[in-house]
Amino acid sequence: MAQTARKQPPGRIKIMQALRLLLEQEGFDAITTAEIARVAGVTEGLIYKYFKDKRDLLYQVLEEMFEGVILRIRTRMDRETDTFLRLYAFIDETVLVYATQHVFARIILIEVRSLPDFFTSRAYECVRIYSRMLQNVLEDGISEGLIRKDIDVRFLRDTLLGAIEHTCLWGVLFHREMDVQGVAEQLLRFVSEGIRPSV
Amino acid sequence: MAQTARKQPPGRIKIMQALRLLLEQEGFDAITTAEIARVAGVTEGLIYKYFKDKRDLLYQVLEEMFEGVILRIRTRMDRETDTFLRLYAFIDETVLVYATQHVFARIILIEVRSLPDFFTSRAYECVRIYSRMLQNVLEDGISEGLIRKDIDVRFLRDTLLGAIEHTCLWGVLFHREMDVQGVAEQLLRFVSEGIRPSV
Amino acid sequence: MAQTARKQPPGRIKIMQALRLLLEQEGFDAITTAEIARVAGVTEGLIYKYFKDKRDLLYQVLEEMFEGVILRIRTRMDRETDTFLRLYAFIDETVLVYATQHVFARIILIEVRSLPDFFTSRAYECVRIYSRMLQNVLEDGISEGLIRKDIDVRFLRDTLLGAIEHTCLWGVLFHREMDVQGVAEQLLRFVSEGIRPSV
Amino acid sequence: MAQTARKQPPGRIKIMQALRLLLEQEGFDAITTAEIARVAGVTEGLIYKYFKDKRDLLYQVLEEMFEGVILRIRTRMDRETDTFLRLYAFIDETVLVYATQHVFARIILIEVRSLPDFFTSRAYECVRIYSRMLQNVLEDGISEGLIRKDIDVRFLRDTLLGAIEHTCLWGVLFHREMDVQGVAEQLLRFVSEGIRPSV
DNA sequence: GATGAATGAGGCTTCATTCAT
DNA sequence: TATGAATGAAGCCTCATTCAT
Repeated sequence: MAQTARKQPPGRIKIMQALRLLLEQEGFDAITTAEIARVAGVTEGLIYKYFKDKRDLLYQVLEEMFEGVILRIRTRMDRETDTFLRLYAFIDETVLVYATQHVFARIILIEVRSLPDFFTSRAYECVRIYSRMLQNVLEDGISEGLIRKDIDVRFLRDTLLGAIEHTCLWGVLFHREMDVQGVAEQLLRFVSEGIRPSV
Repeated sequence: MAQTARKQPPGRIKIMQALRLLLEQEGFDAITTAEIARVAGVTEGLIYKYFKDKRDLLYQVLEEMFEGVILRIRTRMDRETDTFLRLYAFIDETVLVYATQHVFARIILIEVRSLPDFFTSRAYECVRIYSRMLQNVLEDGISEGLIRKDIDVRFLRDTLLGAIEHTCLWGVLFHREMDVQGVAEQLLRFVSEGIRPSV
Repeated sequence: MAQTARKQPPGRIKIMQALRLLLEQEGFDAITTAEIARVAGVTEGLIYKYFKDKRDLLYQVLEEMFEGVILRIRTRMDRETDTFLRLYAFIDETVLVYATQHVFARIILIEVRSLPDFFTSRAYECVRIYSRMLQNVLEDGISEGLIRKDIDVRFLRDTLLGAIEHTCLWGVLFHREMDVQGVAEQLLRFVSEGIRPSV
Repeated sequence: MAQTARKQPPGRIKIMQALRLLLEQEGFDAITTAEIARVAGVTEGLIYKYFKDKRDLLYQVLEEMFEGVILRIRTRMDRETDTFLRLYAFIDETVLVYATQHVFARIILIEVRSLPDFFTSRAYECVRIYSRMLQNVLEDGISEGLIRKDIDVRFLRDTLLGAIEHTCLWGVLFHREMDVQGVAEQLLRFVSEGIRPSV
């Protein structure tokens, strides 16, 4: 993540900005390299100086976005000490991100799923870091006795992530407004009532 | 709807069948006219004898599918007289269609949304007919006093359609199996408890 | 080989002729698809209607040439009954081909050697047929007692082919004139004196 | 030849070394300037500080190699005083060079032949010097009465060079091992028996 | 002496579409 | 009713080369 800070050539920055901009208007497939170059104000060839191919560019844009998302979530979680509040923070901030950053949401929830090399890209590392953050909270909850021990923590994590994504997908697909707080609270309640150890 | 009955030239039929077949394997964008012609066993040129362009072909295939769907739902509803059972029939049959006819579901829920001229196509007429069927039931419910009057019936209709689609979208996107009856019952309960006039 | 006779679309023919023409002036790598299309008087796209890619086009041109070459050699050989004369005919005609058909010679002796998929192409089949013709003569010679039995016939065949190619390569590379009869006689003498069974 | 001694900037040296290295693995056409710069550990731009273009770089690398070759041959010849032994030394050392220095051999025997400006490059000067060395020996032989006077010395020289190259080309093209001494002796015998004045 | 950013022409290939027969 | 030939615009990508700093 440190390399984001390094100084980058202007052309590279302009290209990534151009793609980000275009992704707000069309799907990745519909965007051409010529369009990217035109919007960036550079030549098409320059794209291939900085990126292996068009998909690599997408992954790097995605990675940059994801780093921001992770930072946001982490910052938000660090303000809480109580494990359940930290869990809520994770969910709420994630939903907020999906609700406000449509481009990011659409890419991560839809576009990359059909790109086979995504799972070997550096952007996918972010997915793993992100998912690890949730797992850590859940493990804390288990060791504190707040969450029942008889469920595999990774199953719990994946179910939770699935529920969040599921709930947000609709808004993402059709640009619907989402009641962020409502969704987050509902999710937490559902989850917490289902996973607390039975007294 | 009438033209389904009309006798159709064999080439036209083969082309539509070919597209239907291919849609089971790939998204519409990924299918080429060459592929369609090859699978249909005709030449590419013939496609343009019967269809304005590639999208027009999709719309006609979709229309045909949709006519079948509407027929199914109508038949099912006609077996019930009680308004709430008719409503349930509508929901249940729709979910069943989404669960079993993946191609139809994917096209109607996802693919056509990005095609600008869809909403002026004849296939879109089917959407309106379908949506009108639901509206009719709801209006019946209102006039029978089963459904509260203080909600706009079109708002009700759209919310309901949205809820159904929302619930099915996930399974469609990632080829997950769906618990049809469970989903339908849940939906009806949610809906009915939320919309019945307060006693 | 029969398919050469089938009627072919004019565009296809023009494209193959264009490549043949261009190969007389430049190496295959230096020839662009745009050039081919321009010379053929068709659009670039048409090339890919008839050929998988640029290399496939080369292989088909080569195949056609090779079929002519094989026919020539076969015809010439069929005029002789004596095995040694048939061997001489093979060598002499091959040298003659290399000496007169520069394009064919350069492709087969040089260009295709660096193309990895050549050996799985149909053009390579011609190489095998051609090489089989020589092997047959040699086997006849062995069974007639004219050629010693203690040398593996395939080794003999490959050595002989290597000698021919070796001897012709120079002329091919630098467009030198070749003393066809001299070369062929020299080769046959060398070969026959080395391979006749010692009395 | 003097510039070999001159002190050269490190970047220039690294670039030439890089190309030499890469030529061991691929043909000149297949090598990109980006590759050269990467292997040299410099930027692409620097190449154009020291070399007019990519071909100029090749010629300078070739020139340097050729100077080494000429030096080797000259040193070897200077050890002999007898004209025929000097001639043998020239042939033997040349064959040895072709057999051991594949890169040099491939460039000089094949690659440069298709580059039109080679014959006006300084590298071509080396060819002339090298060829002059042979001519000198032959002239010595003639004036000593060892070689018949009735053949034009330049024709003799070119035939001889052609024979050597011809004999080595095969090994160079297909990376075959060469029996250096055998080849050299054979060549000398063939030549000497053909060119000695008839007694 | 060297870098780093950027260019631009051109490469091969794909694909929906048209039209004469 | 159907074919078969051909188009042309556009797609992604490569590479030698230039120039300000």
